[in-house]
Amino acid sequence: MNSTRLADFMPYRMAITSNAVSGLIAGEYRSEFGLKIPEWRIMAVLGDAGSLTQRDLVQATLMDKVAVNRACKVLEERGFVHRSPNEHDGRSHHLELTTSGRDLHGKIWPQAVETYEKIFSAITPRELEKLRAILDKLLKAARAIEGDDK
Amino acid sequence: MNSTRLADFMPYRMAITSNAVSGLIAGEYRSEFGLKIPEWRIMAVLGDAGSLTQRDLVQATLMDKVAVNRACKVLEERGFVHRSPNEHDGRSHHLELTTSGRDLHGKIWPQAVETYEKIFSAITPRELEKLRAILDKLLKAARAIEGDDK
DNA sequence: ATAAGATCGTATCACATGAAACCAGAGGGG
DNA sequence: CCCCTCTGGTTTCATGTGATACGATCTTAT
Repeated sequence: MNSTRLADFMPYRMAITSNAVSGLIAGEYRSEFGLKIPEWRIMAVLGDAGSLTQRDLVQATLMDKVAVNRACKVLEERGFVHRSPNEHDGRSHHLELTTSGRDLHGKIWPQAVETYEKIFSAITPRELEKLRAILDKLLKAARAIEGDDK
Repeated sequence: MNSTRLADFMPYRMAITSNAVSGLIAGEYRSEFGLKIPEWRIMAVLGDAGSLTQRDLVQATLMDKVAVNRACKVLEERGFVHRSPNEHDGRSHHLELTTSGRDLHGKIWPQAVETYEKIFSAITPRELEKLRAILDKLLKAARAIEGDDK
């Protein structure tokens, strides 16, 4: 019998930890602002990048285009983003934060960062850098393998 | 404007990487054995621990009890696990791998480990240890905060 | 100019998932 | 012994999500 336990299996630990961290942040802004993860991501990107089309958002967030569409729709209904026609392409629109959207973004992002810092204060800056480097390598490796058999 | 980009946000990176790794492993045994993640986890734990009740499985896997129940049901239907009455408690049953279940487990787990090793060969043993330690700290920190405001 | 094909966004469907209701049995008092 | 509560397991329901199909528009080749 293989001695490796599920609880010690690295991918499993990564998943658990990642979920705990994301869940914590997600929980805060869900309860406080009523935003779900996809919506929050859109807000984050729009607040950072200015005016984008849905297509751009798909690329930026790595989310499904359906998810992007839905998130944009509710954000629009709630008055956080504004759609304006795209003069260069009749199919798509430009999306950007409204004043109230920008306002929300101004509160929400620092809040996420604050929670993040609370958690990550458990490790040293050196460790943080190490973590970043390691995750980078793993991601590259995973993508490389994925690419192989396709 | 806050200069931190979503793509650089650590929790985001963790999620992306973790998904890439898990997804890769999940993809393999889904296409090869037709097992979904919850089912695979149950197999892994049962193969490791022997005979357990659903309640034990919930505790061991941290999965929802509904998810556990569903996974057990399909595994039973496919003949990989066997239910026997629990003499000490008429409500629950003992679950254990059948011969064919044990057989499958014998193939599936090494396969997962192999894929895991392929990915994690991208980092050194020292880095792996470092990663384990860092994740541990983060998980503890997250859990501590979670516990606070509840 | 027109037809063919690609692309963006939207709607529809089928399935996965979690919450809550539910049932049967266990565990204690009284 | 009976009642009340608790708990393991199952079912149901409401919601979320991705794959797919679709319509409109853009692009390209003829």
